[in-house]
Amino acid sequence: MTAGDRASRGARQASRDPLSREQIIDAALAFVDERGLDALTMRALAQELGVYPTALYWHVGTKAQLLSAVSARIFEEVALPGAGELPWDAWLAMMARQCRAAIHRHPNLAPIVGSHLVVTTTAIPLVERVIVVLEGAGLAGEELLHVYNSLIGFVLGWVTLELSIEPADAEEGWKDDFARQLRSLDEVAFPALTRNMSLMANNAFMTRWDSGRAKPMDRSFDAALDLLVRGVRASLR
Amino acid sequence: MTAGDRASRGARQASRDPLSREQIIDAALAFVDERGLDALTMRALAQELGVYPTALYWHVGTKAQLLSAVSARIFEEVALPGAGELPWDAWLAMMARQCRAAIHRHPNLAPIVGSHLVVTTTAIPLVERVIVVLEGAGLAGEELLHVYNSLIGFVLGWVTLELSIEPADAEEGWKDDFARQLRSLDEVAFPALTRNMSLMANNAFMTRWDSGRAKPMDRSFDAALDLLVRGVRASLR
DNA sequence: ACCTGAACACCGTTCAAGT
DNA sequence: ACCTGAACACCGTTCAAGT
Repeated sequence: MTAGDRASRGARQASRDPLSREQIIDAALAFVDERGLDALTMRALAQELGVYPTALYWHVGTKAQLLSAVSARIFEEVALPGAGELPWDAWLAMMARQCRAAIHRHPNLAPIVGSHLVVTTTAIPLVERVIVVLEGAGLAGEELLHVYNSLIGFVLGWVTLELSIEPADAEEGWKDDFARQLRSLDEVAFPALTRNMSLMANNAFMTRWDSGRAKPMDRSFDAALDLLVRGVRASLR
Repeated sequence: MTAGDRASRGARQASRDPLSREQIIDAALAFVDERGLDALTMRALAQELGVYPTALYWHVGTKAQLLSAVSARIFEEVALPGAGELPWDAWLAMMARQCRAAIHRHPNLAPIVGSHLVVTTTAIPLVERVIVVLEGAGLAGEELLHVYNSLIGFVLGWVTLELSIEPADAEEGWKDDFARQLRSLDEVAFPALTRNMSLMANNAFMTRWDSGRAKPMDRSFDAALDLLVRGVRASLR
Protein backbone atom coordinates (compact mmCIF):
# COMPACT_ATOMS: atom_id res chain seq x y z
CA MET A 1 0.00 0.00 0.00
CA THR A 2 1.54 3.27 -1.10
CA ALA A 3 0.45 6.80 -0.37
CA GLY A 4 -0.60 7.03 -4.02
CA ASP A 5 -3.62 4.94 -3.14
CA ARG A 6 -5.14 8.00 -1.60
CA ALA A 7 -6.75 10.48 -3.94
CA SER A 8 -5.04 13.77 -4.56
CA ARG A 9 -8.39 15.44 -5.21
CA GLY A 10 -10.87 13.17 -3.43
CA ALA A 11 -14.05 14.52 -1.88
CA ARG A 12 -12.27 14.00 1.42
CA GLN A 13 -9.49 16.41 0.55
CA ALA A 14 -11.88 19.31 1.01
CA SER A 15 -13.92 18.04 3.95
CA ARG A 16 -11.77 16.84 6.80
CA ASP A 17 -14.66 15.48 8.85
CA PRO A 18 -14.60 11.75 9.59
CA LEU A 19 -16.12 9.26 7.21
CA SER A 20 -19.63 8.04 7.81
CA ARG A 21 -21.42 4.92 6.67
CA GLU A 22 -23.97 7.02 4.77
CA GLN A 23 -21.24 8.97 3.02
CA ILE A 24 -19.61 5.75 1.84
CA ILE A 25 -22.88 4.35 0.52
CA ASP A 26 -23.60 7.59 -1.32
CA ALA A 27 -20.14 7.58 -2.85
CA ALA A 28 -20.47 3.94 -3.85
CA LEU A 29 -23.81 4.60 -5.56
CA ALA A 30 -22.39 7.52 -7.50
CA PHE A 31 -19.33 5.46 -8.36
CA VAL A 32 -21.36 2.57 -9.75
CA ASP A 33 -23.60 4.92 -11.69
CA GLU A 34 -20.63 6.59 -13.32
CA ARG A 35 -18.10 3.85 -13.76
CA GLY A 36 -20.02 0.58 -13.60
CA LEU A 37 -20.32 -2.32 -11.21
CA ASP A 38 -17.08 -4.01 -12.21
CA ALA A 39 -15.08 -0.83 -11.63
CA LEU A 40 -16.23 -0.65 -8.03
CA THR A 41 -13.45 -1.99 -5.85
CA MET A 42 -12.87 -1.19 -2.24
CA ARG A 43 -9.53 0.27 -3.23
CA ALA A 44 -10.91 2.52 -5.95
CA LEU A 45 -13.76 3.71 -3.76
CA ALA A 46 -11.33 4.46 -0.93
CA GLN A 47 -9.20 6.49 -3.30
CA GLU A 48 -12.29 8.44 -4.37
CA LEU A 49 -12.92 9.22 -0.71
CA GLY A 50 -9.30 10.12 -0.02
CA VAL A 51 -8.90 7.37 2.53
CA TYR A 52 -7.11 4.05 2.93
CA PRO A 53 -9.10 1.04 1.65
CA THR A 54 -9.16 -0.59 5.05
CA ALA A 55 -10.91 2.41 6.55
CA LEU A 56 -14.06 1.43 4.66
CA TYR A 57 -14.23 -1.91 6.41
CA TRP A 58 -14.69 -0.28 9.76
CA HIS A 59 -17.88 1.41 8.52
CA VAL A 60 -19.51 -0.99 6.12
CA GLY A 61 -18.21 -4.40 7.09
CA THR A 62 -17.57 -5.98 3.75
CA LYS A 63 -17.95 -5.31 0.05
CA ALA A 64 -21.03 -7.54 -0.19
CA GLN A 65 -22.68 -5.67 2.67
CA LEU A 66 -21.84 -2.36 1.05
CA LEU A 67 -23.43 -3.43 -2.23
CA SER A 68 -26.51 -4.62 -0.44
CA ALA A 69 -26.85 -1.25 1.30
CA VAL A 70 -26.32 0.57 -1.99
CA SER A 71 -29.01 -1.39 -3.82
CA ALA A 72 -31.42 -0.74 -0.95
CA ARG A 73 -31.18 2.95 -1.81
CA ILE A 74 -33.14 2.31 -4.98
CA PHE A 75 -36.26 1.41 -3.03
CA GLU A 76 -36.13 4.69 -1.16
CA GLU A 77 -36.29 6.50 -4.47
CA VAL A 78 -39.59 4.99 -5.54
CA ALA A 79 -42.20 7.73 -5.45
CA LEU A 80 -45.72 6.45 -4.95
CA PRO A 81 -49.12 8.14 -4.99
CA GLY A 82 -51.03 7.87 -1.76
CA ALA A 83 -53.27 4.86 -1.38
CA GLY A 84 -56.85 5.74 -2.15
CA GLU A 85 -56.02 8.44 -4.66
CA LEU A 86 -56.41 6.04 -7.55
CA PRO A 87 -58.41 2.91 -8.33
CA TRP A 88 -56.45 -0.18 -7.35
CA ASP A 89 -55.52 -1.20 -10.88
CA ALA A 90 -54.25 2.24 -11.85
CA TRP A 91 -52.36 2.47 -8.57
CA LEU A 92 -50.60 -0.85 -9.13
CA ALA A 93 -49.64 0.10 -12.67
CA MET A 94 -48.29 3.38 -11.36
CA MET A 95 -46.29 1.59 -8.69
CA ALA A 96 -44.81 -0.77 -11.27
CA ARG A 97 -43.79 2.07 -13.57
CA GLN A 98 -42.24 3.99 -10.68
CA CYS A 99 -40.23 0.95 -9.62
CA ARG A 100 -39.01 0.48 -13.17
CA ALA A 101 -38.09 4.14 -13.42
CA ALA A 102 -36.11 3.96 -10.18
CA ILE A 103 -34.09 0.99 -11.42
CA HIS A 104 -33.56 2.63 -14.81
CA ARG A 105 -31.97 5.56 -12.98
CA HIS A 106 -29.29 3.14 -11.75
CA PRO A 107 -29.05 0.48 -14.47
CA ASN A 108 -25.63 -0.70 -13.29
CA LEU A 109 -27.23 -1.88 -10.07
CA ALA A 110 -29.89 -3.98 -11.79
CA PRO A 111 -27.86 -7.20 -11.50
CA ILE A 112 -27.66 -6.72 -7.74
CA VAL A 113 -31.32 -5.82 -7.28
CA GLY A 114 -32.33 -8.78 -9.41
CA SER A 115 -30.16 -11.47 -7.94
CA HIS A 116 -29.50 -10.63 -4.31
CA LEU A 117 -32.01 -11.19 -1.57
CA VAL A 118 -33.47 -7.92 -0.30
CA VAL A 119 -33.16 -7.91 3.46
CA THR A 120 -33.68 -4.31 4.36
CA THR A 121 -36.46 -2.38 5.98
CA THR A 122 -36.13 0.46 3.49
CA ALA A 123 -38.55 -1.40 1.23
CA ILE A 124 -41.16 -1.83 3.96
CA PRO A 125 -43.14 1.37 3.21
CA LEU A 126 -43.53 0.15 -0.36
CA VAL A 127 -44.65 -3.28 0.81
CA GLU A 128 -47.19 -1.73 3.19
CA ARG A 129 -48.85 0.36 0.53
CA VAL A 130 -49.05 -2.45 -1.99
CA ILE A 131 -50.83 -4.57 0.60
CA VAL A 132 -53.23 -1.75 1.42
CA VAL A 133 -54.16 -1.44 -2.24
CA LEU A 134 -54.51 -5.19 -2.74
CA GLU A 135 -56.80 -5.40 0.29
CA GLY A 136 -58.74 -2.49 -1.13
CA ALA A 137 -59.24 -4.51 -4.29
CA GLY A 138 -60.84 -7.24 -2.21
CA LEU A 139 -57.91 -9.62 -1.84
CA ALA A 140 -56.95 -11.47 1.34
CA GLY A 141 -55.01 -14.47 2.56
CA GLU A 142 -53.13 -16.73 0.18
CA GLU A 143 -54.62 -15.00 -2.82
CA LEU A 144 -53.29 -11.65 -1.66
CA LEU A 145 -49.86 -13.17 -1.11
CA HIS A 146 -49.70 -14.67 -4.58
CA VAL A 147 -50.88 -11.55 -6.34
CA TYR A 148 -48.33 -9.55 -4.37
CA ASN A 149 -45.55 -11.93 -5.39
CA SER A 150 -46.76 -11.94 -8.97
CA LEU A 151 -46.53 -8.17 -9.22
CA ILE A 152 -43.31 -7.53 -7.32
CA GLY A 153 -41.55 -10.51 -8.88
CA PHE A 154 -42.66 -9.44 -12.32
CA VAL A 155 -41.54 -5.85 -11.99
CA LEU A 156 -38.16 -6.41 -10.37
CA GLY A 157 -37.39 -9.51 -12.42
CA TRP A 158 -38.54 -8.22 -15.78
CA VAL A 159 -36.61 -4.98 -15.44
CA THR A 160 -33.49 -6.82 -14.32
CA LEU A 161 -33.66 -8.84 -17.52
CA GLU A 162 -34.39 -5.75 -19.58
CA LEU A 163 -31.23 -4.10 -18.27
CA SER A 164 -29.00 -7.12 -18.82
CA ILE A 165 -25.27 -6.58 -19.10
CA GLU A 166 -23.85 -6.70 -22.60
CA PRO A 167 -20.86 -8.96 -23.30
CA ALA A 168 -17.51 -7.20 -22.92
CA ASP A 169 -15.78 -6.01 -26.05
CA ALA A 170 -13.64 -9.14 -26.22
CA GLU A 171 -14.77 -9.75 -29.77
CA GLU A 172 -15.49 -6.40 -31.27
CA GLY A 173 -18.04 -7.26 -33.93
CA TRP A 174 -20.19 -9.55 -31.81
CA LYS A 175 -23.32 -7.49 -32.37
CA ASP A 176 -23.00 -7.68 -36.12
CA ASP A 177 -22.11 -11.36 -35.86
CA PHE A 178 -25.22 -12.16 -33.87
CA ALA A 179 -27.42 -10.05 -36.14
CA ARG A 180 -26.01 -11.87 -39.14
CA GLN A 181 -26.54 -15.26 -37.51
CA LEU A 182 -30.18 -14.40 -36.96
CA ARG A 183 -30.67 -13.14 -40.49
CA SER A 184 -29.14 -16.27 -42.01
CA LEU A 185 -31.27 -18.66 -39.98
CA ASP A 186 -32.73 -21.62 -41.90
CA GLU A 187 -36.28 -20.72 -42.85
CA VAL A 188 -37.24 -24.34 -43.14
CA ALA A 189 -36.12 -25.16 -39.63
CA PHE A 190 -37.38 -21.87 -38.16
CA PRO A 191 -40.25 -20.67 -40.33
CA ALA A 192 -42.09 -18.68 -37.68
CA LEU A 193 -39.03 -16.83 -36.43
CA THR A 194 -37.64 -16.02 -39.87
CA ARG A 195 -41.07 -14.85 -40.96
CA ASN A 196 -41.17 -12.46 -37.99
CA MET A 197 -37.49 -11.57 -37.96
CA SER A 198 -37.89 -7.88 -38.67
CA LEU A 199 -40.27 -7.73 -35.73
CA MET A 200 -38.08 -9.72 -33.36
CA ALA A 201 -34.55 -8.69 -34.28
CA ASN A 202 -33.14 -6.52 -31.49
CA ASN A 203 -36.63 -6.09 -30.08
CA ALA A 204 -37.21 -9.31 -28.18
CA PHE A 205 -35.53 -11.20 -25.35
CA MET A 206 -33.04 -13.72 -26.78
CA THR A 207 -33.06 -12.13 -30.22
CA ARG A 208 -31.74 -8.70 -29.23
CA TRP A 209 -28.17 -7.47 -29.05
CA ASP A 210 -28.67 -4.11 -27.39
CA SER A 211 -29.37 -4.04 -23.67
CA GLY A 212 -32.37 -2.15 -22.34
CA ARG A 213 -29.84 0.39 -21.12
CA ALA A 214 -29.32 1.55 -24.68
CA LYS A 215 -32.70 0.48 -26.03
CA PRO A 216 -35.44 0.56 -23.37
CA MET A 217 -38.36 -1.79 -23.91
CA ASP A 218 -41.09 0.62 -22.79
CA ARG A 219 -43.87 -0.66 -25.00
CA SER A 220 -43.30 -4.28 -24.05
CA PHE A 221 -43.18 -3.42 -20.37
CA ASP A 222 -46.43 -1.52 -20.50
CA ALA A 223 -48.04 -4.35 -22.42
CA ALA A 224 -46.82 -6.95 -19.93
CA LEU A 225 -48.01 -4.86 -17.03
CA ASP A 226 -51.38 -4.46 -18.66
CA LEU A 227 -51.71 -8.22 -19.20
CA LEU A 228 -50.88 -8.93 -15.58
CA VAL A 229 -53.32 -6.37 -14.21
CA ARG A 230 -55.99 -7.67 -16.57
CA GLY A 231 -55.33 -11.12 -15.17
CA VAL A 232 -55.78 -9.87 -11.63
CA ARG A 233 -58.98 -8.12 -12.62
CA ALA A 234 -60.34 -11.28 -14.21
CA SER A 235 -59.45 -13.35 -11.15
CA LEU A 236 -61.42 -11.02 -8.88
CA ARG A 237 -64.74 -12.22 -10.25
CA MET B 1 2.62 -20.42 -10.83
CA THR B 2 3.73 -23.60 -9.18
CA ALA B 3 3.18 -27.19 -10.25
CA GLY B 4 0.76 -27.50 -7.35
CA ASP B 5 -1.74 -25.52 -9.38
CA ARG B 6 -2.39 -28.62 -11.39
CA ALA B 7 -4.71 -31.19 -9.90
CA SER B 8 -3.27 -34.39 -8.58
CA ARG B 9 -6.52 -36.21 -9.31
CA GLY B 10 -8.17 -34.04 -11.96
CA ALA B 11 -10.38 -35.54 -14.64
CA ARG B 12 -7.47 -34.92 -16.95
CA GLN B 13 -5.15 -37.20 -15.03
CA ALA B 14 -7.05 -40.18 -16.40
CA SER B 15 -7.83 -38.96 -19.90
CA ARG B 16 -4.77 -37.67 -21.66
CA ASP B 17 -6.64 -36.43 -24.72
CA PRO B 18 -6.44 -32.72 -25.42
CA LEU B 19 -8.89 -30.30 -23.87
CA SER B 20 -11.91 -29.21 -25.82
CA ARG B 21 -14.12 -26.19 -25.52
CA GLU B 22 -17.13 -28.39 -24.78
CA GLN B 23 -15.25 -30.24 -22.07
CA ILE B 24 -14.34 -26.98 -20.37
CA ILE B 25 -17.93 -25.71 -20.48
CA ASP B 26 -19.19 -29.01 -19.05
CA ALA B 27 -16.64 -28.86 -16.27
CA ALA B 28 -17.49 -25.24 -15.51
CA LEU B 29 -21.20 -26.04 -15.26
CA ALA B 30 -20.56 -28.92 -12.89
CA PHE B 31 -18.18 -26.75 -10.90
CA VAL B 32 -20.71 -23.95 -10.47
CA ASP B 33 -23.46 -26.41 -9.56
CA GLU B 34 -21.32 -27.97 -6.86
CA ARG B 35 -19.27 -25.15 -5.46
CA GLY B 36 -21.09 -21.95 -6.41
CA LEU B 37 -20.52 -19.05 -8.75
CA ASP B 38 -18.02 -17.26 -6.53
CA ALA B 39 -15.84 -20.34 -6.24
CA LEU B 40 -15.44 -20.53 -10.01
CA THR B 41 -12.08 -19.06 -10.91
CA MET B 42 -10.07 -19.80 -14.00
CA ARG B 43 -7.36 -21.17 -11.76
CA ALA B 44 -9.60 -23.48 -9.78
CA LEU B 45 -11.29 -24.76 -12.92
CA ALA B 46 -7.92 -25.39 -14.53
CA GLN B 47 -6.84 -27.35 -11.51
CA GLU B 48 -10.01 -29.43 -11.72
CA LEU B 49 -9.10 -30.22 -15.33
CA GLY B 50 -5.47 -30.95 -14.51
CA VAL B 51 -4.20 -28.17 -16.70
CA TYR B 52 -2.52 -24.78 -16.40
CA PRO B 53 -4.96 -21.86 -16.04
CA THR B 54 -3.73 -20.22 -19.18
CA ALA B 55 -4.63 -23.28 -21.24
CA LEU B 56 -8.31 -22.42 -20.76
CA TYR B 57 -7.88 -19.08 -22.47
CA TRP B 58 -6.90 -20.72 -25.72
CA HIS B 59 -10.27 -22.53 -25.84
CA VAL B 60 -12.81 -20.20 -24.29
CA GLY B 61 -11.37 -16.74 -24.69
CA THR B 62 -12.18 -15.17 -21.39
CA LYS B 63 -13.98 -15.88 -18.15
CA ALA B 64 -16.97 -13.77 -19.16
CA GLN B 65 -17.26 -15.67 -22.44
CA LEU B 66 -17.02 -18.95 -20.60
CA LEU B 67 -19.82 -17.98 -18.22
CA SER B 68 -21.97 -16.89 -21.11
CA ALA B 69 -21.47 -20.25 -22.81
CA VAL B 70 -22.22 -22.08 -19.58
CA SER B 71 -25.48 -20.24 -18.99
CA ALA B 72 -26.53 -20.95 -22.56
CA ARG B 73 -26.51 -24.64 -21.65
CA ILE B 74 -29.60 -24.08 -19.54
CA PHE B 75 -31.71 -23.28 -22.58
CA GLU B 76 -30.72 -26.56 -24.22
CA GLU B 77 -32.13 -28.38 -21.24
CA VAL B 78 -35.64 -26.98 -21.60
CA ALA B 79 -37.88 -29.84 -22.71
CA LEU B 80 -40.98 -28.69 -24.58
CA PRO B 81 -44.03 -30.48 -25.91
CA GLY B 82 -44.49 -30.25 -29.67
CA ALA B 83 -46.48 -27.31 -30.92
CA GLY B 84 -50.05 -28.32 -31.63
CA GLU B 85 -50.18 -31.01 -28.98
CA LEU B 86 -51.78 -28.66 -26.51
CA PRO B 87 -54.05 -25.63 -26.63
CA TRP B 88 -51.98 -22.44 -26.77
CA ASP B 89 -52.57 -21.42 -23.16
CA ALA B 90 -51.69 -24.82 -21.75
CA TRP B 91 -48.61 -24.96 -23.97
CA LEU B 92 -47.36 -21.58 -22.78
CA ALA B 93 -47.88 -22.52 -19.13
CA MET B 94 -45.99 -25.75 -19.77
CA MET B 95 -43.15 -23.87 -21.43
CA ALA B 96 -42.92 -21.48 -18.49
CA ARG B 97 -42.81 -24.29 -15.96
CA GLN B 98 -40.16 -26.14 -17.95
CA CYS B 99 -38.00 -23.02 -18.14
CA ARG B 100 -38.33 -22.52 -14.42
CA ALA B 101 -37.45 -26.17 -13.79
CA ALA B 102 -34.34 -25.89 -15.95
CA ILE B 103 -33.10 -22.85 -14.05
CA HIS B 104 -33.91 -24.49 -10.73
CA ARG B 105 -31.61 -27.35 -11.72
CA HIS B 106 -28.75 -24.83 -11.80
CA PRO B 107 -29.71 -22.19 -9.24
CA ASN B 108 -26.16 -20.87 -8.95
CA LEU B 109 -26.38 -19.72 -12.55
CA ALA B 110 -29.57 -17.75 -12.06
CA PRO B 111 -27.71 -14.44 -11.53
CA ILE B 112 -26.01 -14.89 -14.90
CA VAL B 113 -29.14 -15.91 -16.78
CA GLY B 114 -31.02 -13.03 -15.26
CA SER B 115 -28.55 -10.25 -15.74
CA HIS B 116 -26.46 -11.02 -18.80
CA LEU B 117 -27.68 -10.53 -22.32
CA VAL B 118 -28.39 -13.85 -24.03
CA VAL B 119 -26.59 -13.81 -27.36
CA THR B 120 -26.57 -17.42 -28.38
CA THR B 121 -28.42 -19.44 -30.97
CA THR B 122 -29.01 -22.29 -28.53
CA ALA B 123 -32.18 -20.54 -27.44
CA ILE B 124 -33.50 -20.18 -30.99
CA PRO B 125 -35.50 -23.44 -31.07
CA LEU B 126 -37.32 -22.27 -27.96
CA VAL B 127 -38.01 -18.88 -29.51
CA GLU B 128 -39.32 -20.49 -32.70
CA ARG B 129 -41.83 -22.67 -30.91
CA VAL B 130 -43.13 -19.88 -28.71
CA ILE B 131 -43.80 -17.79 -31.82
CA VAL B 132 -45.55 -20.70 -33.50
CA VAL B 133 -47.86 -21.07 -30.53
CA LEU B 134 -48.54 -17.34 -30.24
CA GLU B 135 -49.41 -17.18 -33.93
CA GLY B 136 -51.66 -20.17 -33.41
CA ALA B 137 -53.46 -18.20 -30.72
CA GLY B 138 -54.17 -15.50 -33.27
CA LEU B 139 -51.44 -13.01 -32.48
CA ALA B 140 -49.36 -11.12 -35.00
CA GLY B 141 -47.19 -8.04 -35.36
CA GLU B 142 -46.51 -5.73 -32.46
CA GLU B 143 -49.01 -7.52 -30.29
CA LEU B 144 -47.20 -10.82 -30.79
CA LEU B 145 -43.89 -9.17 -29.92
CA HIS B 146 -45.20 -7.69 -26.71
CA VAL B 147 -46.87 -10.87 -25.53
CA TYR B 148 -43.67 -12.78 -26.30
CA ASN B 149 -41.62 -10.30 -24.27
CA SER B 150 -44.17 -10.37 -21.47
CA LEU B 151 -43.92 -14.12 -21.12
CA ILE B 152 -40.20 -14.63 -21.57
CA GLY B 153 -39.31 -11.61 -19.46
CA PHE B 154 -41.67 -12.73 -16.74
CA VAL B 155 -40.39 -16.29 -16.56
CA LEU B 156 -36.67 -15.59 -16.69
CA GLY B 157 -36.89 -12.49 -14.53
CA TRP B 158 -39.24 -13.84 -11.90
CA VAL B 159 -37.22 -17.00 -11.42
CA THR B 160 -33.99 -15.03 -11.19
CA LEU B 161 -35.51 -13.06 -8.36
CA GLU B 162 -36.90 -16.19 -6.74
CA LEU B 163 -33.40 -17.71 -6.65
CA SER B 164 -31.69 -14.62 -5.27
CA ILE B 165 -28.38 -15.02 -3.52
CA GLU B 166 -28.48 -14.87 0.26
CA PRO B 167 -26.11 -12.51 2.06
CA ALA B 168 -22.84 -14.14 3.08
CA ASP B 169 -22.46 -15.25 6.64
CA ALA B 170 -20.69 -12.05 7.64
CA GLU B 171 -23.15 -11.53 10.43
CA GLU B 172 -24.30 -14.93 11.53
CA GLY B 173 -27.72 -14.20 12.95
CA TRP B 174 -28.91 -11.95 10.13
CA LYS B 175 -31.94 -14.13 9.40
CA ASP B 176 -33.15 -13.96 12.97
CA ASP B 177 -32.38 -10.26 13.05
CA PHE B 178 -34.45 -9.56 9.98
CA ALA B 179 -37.29 -11.75 11.18
CA ARG B 180 -37.27 -9.90 14.49
CA GLN B 181 -37.22 -6.52 12.75
CA LEU B 182 -40.31 -7.52 10.80
CA ARG B 183 -42.11 -8.81 13.84
CA SER B 184 -41.44 -5.64 15.80
CA LEU B 185 -42.67 -3.30 13.10
CA ASP B 186 -44.88 -0.44 14.25
CA GLU B 187 -48.48 -1.46 13.70
CA VAL B 188 -49.61 2.13 13.55
CA ALA B 189 -47.20 3.00 10.78
CA PHE B 190 -47.65 -0.32 8.96
CA PRO B 191 -51.10 -1.64 9.81
CA ALA B 192 -51.65 -3.67 6.66
CA LEU B 193 -48.29 -5.41 6.75
CA THR B 194 -48.36 -6.18 10.47
CA ARG B 195 -51.91 -7.48 10.09
CA ASN B 196 -50.72 -9.84 7.36
CA MET B 197 -47.31 -10.63 8.79
CA SER B 198 -47.84 -14.33 9.33
CA LEU B 199 -48.82 -14.54 5.69
CA MET B 200 -45.95 -12.45 4.37
CA ALA B 201 -43.04 -13.37 6.63
CA ASN B 202 -40.54 -15.46 4.67
CA ASN B 203 -43.16 -16.00 1.96
CA ALA B 204 -43.04 -12.79 -0.04
CA PHE B 205 -40.45 -10.81 -1.95
CA MET B 206 -38.82 -8.22 0.32
CA THR B 207 -40.17 -9.83 3.48
CA ARG B 208 -38.45 -13.22 3.14
CA TRP B 209 -35.06 -14.31 4.43
CA ASP B 210 -34.73 -17.68 2.71
CA SER B 211 -33.87 -17.75 -0.96
CA GLY B 212 -36.01 -19.73 -3.38
CA ARG B 213 -33.13 -22.18 -3.46
CA ALA B 214 -34.04 -23.35 0.03
CA LYS B 215 -37.71 -22.39 -0.12
CA PRO B 216 -39.15 -22.56 -3.64
CA MET B 217 -42.12 -20.31 -4.34
CA ASP B 218 -44.08 -22.81 -6.44
CA ARG B 219 -47.57 -21.64 -5.55
CA SER B 220 -46.80 -18.00 -6.21
CA PHE B 221 -45.16 -18.82 -9.53
CA ASP B 222 -48.12 -20.85 -10.70
CA ALA B 223 -50.46 -18.09 -9.62
CA ALA B 224 -48.44 -15.43 -11.42
CA LEU B 225 -48.30 -17.54 -14.54
CA ASP B 226 -52.04 -18.07 -14.39
CA LEU B 227 -52.68 -14.33 -14.06
CA LEU B 228 -50.49 -13.57 -17.05
CA VAL B 229 -52.09 -16.20 -19.27
CA ARG B 230 -55.52 -15.00 -18.17
CA GLY B 231 -54.49 -11.53 -19.23
CA VAL B 232 -53.42 -12.76 -22.65
CA ARG B 233 -56.68 -14.63 -23.02
CA ALA B 234 -58.67 -11.53 -22.12
CA SER B 235 -56.70 -9.42 -24.59
CA LEU B 236 -57.49 -11.78 -27.46
CA ARG B 237 -61.09 -10.67 -27.57
C1' DA C 1 -13.85 5.55 17.85
C1' DC C 2 -11.65 5.83 13.71
C1' DC C 3 -7.90 5.33 10.59
C1' DT C 4 -3.09 4.02 8.86
C1' DG C 5 0.18 0.83 7.00
C1' DA C 6 1.79 -3.52 6.03
C1' DA C 7 0.91 -7.92 4.76
C1' DC C 8 -1.61 -12.34 3.12
C1' DA C 9 -3.62 -15.07 -0.11
C1' DC C 10 -5.57 -14.68 -3.82
C1' DC C 11 -7.45 -12.98 -8.76
C1' DG C 12 -7.83 -12.51 -14.54
C1' DT C 13 -5.01 -12.04 -18.29
C1' DT C 14 -0.85 -11.43 -21.51
C1' DC C 15 2.87 -13.26 -23.71
C1' DA C 16 6.94 -15.70 -24.97
C1' DA C 17 8.37 -20.19 -25.24
C1' DG C 18 7.91 -24.91 -25.88
C1' DT C 19 5.97 -29.33 -28.39
C1' DA D 1 -2.73 -26.45 -32.75
C1' DC D 2 -2.33 -26.67 -28.10
C1' DC D 3 -0.13 -26.04 -23.74
C1' DT D 4 3.53 -24.52 -20.25
C1' DG D 5 5.67 -21.24 -17.27
C1' DA D 6 6.60 -16.83 -15.76
C1' DA D 7 5.09 -12.47 -14.99
C1' DC D 8 1.96 -8.16 -14.51
C1' DA D 9 -1.26 -5.56 -12.37
C1' DC D 10 -4.50 -6.03 -9.74
C1' DC D 11 -8.12 -7.87 -5.94
C1' DG D 12 -10.76 -8.41 -0.80
C1' DT D 13 -9.66 -8.80 3.76
C1' DT D 14 -7.11 -9.24 8.37
C1' DC D 15 -4.64 -7.30 11.86
C1' DA D 16 -1.50 -4.74 14.61
C1' DA D 17 -0.46 -0.20 15.39
C1' DG D 18 -1.31 4.52 15.76
C1' DT D 19 -4.25 8.84 17.32
